[in-house]
Amino acid sequence: MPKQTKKRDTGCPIAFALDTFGDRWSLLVIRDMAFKGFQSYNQFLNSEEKIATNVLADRLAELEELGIISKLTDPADGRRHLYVLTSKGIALLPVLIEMMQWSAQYDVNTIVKPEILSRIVHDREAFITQLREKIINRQALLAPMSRA
Amino acid sequence: MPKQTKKRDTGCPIAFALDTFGDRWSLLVIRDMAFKGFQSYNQFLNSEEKIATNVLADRLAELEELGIISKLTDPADGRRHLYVLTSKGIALLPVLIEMMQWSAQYDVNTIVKPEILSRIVHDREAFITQLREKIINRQALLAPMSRA
DNA sequence: CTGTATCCTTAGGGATACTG
DNA sequence: CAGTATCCCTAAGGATACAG
Repeated sequence: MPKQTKKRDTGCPIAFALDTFGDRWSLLVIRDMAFKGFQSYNQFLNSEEKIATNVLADRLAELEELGIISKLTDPADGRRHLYVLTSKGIALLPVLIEMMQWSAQYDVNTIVKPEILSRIVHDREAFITQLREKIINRQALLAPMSRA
Repeated sequence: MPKQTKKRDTGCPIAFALDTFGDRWSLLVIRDMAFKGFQSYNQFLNSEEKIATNVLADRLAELEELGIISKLTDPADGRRHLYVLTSKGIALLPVLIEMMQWSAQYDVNTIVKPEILSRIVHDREAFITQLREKIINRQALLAPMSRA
């Protein structure tokens, strides 16, 4: 059961965003879905940063409750689950993109493919639109048939 | 002395961003500087979300060490300090803006002035540029004379 | 006003074992 | 494979007192 972290509940949008996904792991899970196309528990678990299994389970439940992701049953195998981004989750793409750009600019250890960075800088809107459609298409194949 | 939080140090820009300012308070301090024009310890301390004094001191030191803010002595009163955003800090504006837009879209309790939201949506680049210049001008008055 | 210093609590999260 | 369940521990953060 996901905990209710202490919410600040001033009307501030920054504070709300932080209270919603401003923890150490949520955005990484969302990144895995958005950029790597990950959909299964095991994929997240084996992601580069090595999230702990209990933390992952908690974050997935939390994000689902927040309406940022959906949990589906795999149409190819009814025993498996798949996690996909909702439109509310996909709407976080711009936030991720801006973080990427900032880190690419100021951290020497950050690795972003030059052609990606270039598109972010010079063709931001189109890049996001294209990414969004890619995600939607990937999910469209399974979403309609098997909502959990 | 600011603690070194556990850094993940994969080359991922999202992970780096989270490790750098992905805590409960850093972005709120930056928000206070960027949008409210706050520059003094007391202003931050009395901000709406009521940050604890030790946490504030820690975050200010941390952000300074990261090169995101600068600590100056107040030219009007040598005993006082002022905190201002560096270019690296100002470069976080787009991240803040995207968070604002997302929250405005998905949280009913979030309050963003309609004219602000409209500018973000329809005139994003110009809005950010203008905001950036406003911040720089505000700081230009004191920055050159009194680096601590 | 601008911080330090302490004390204390809790929740976030790592490790690991276990289950359907 | 896809999670639960525990145990434990540390660091983040509240409260408050105090100092330059």
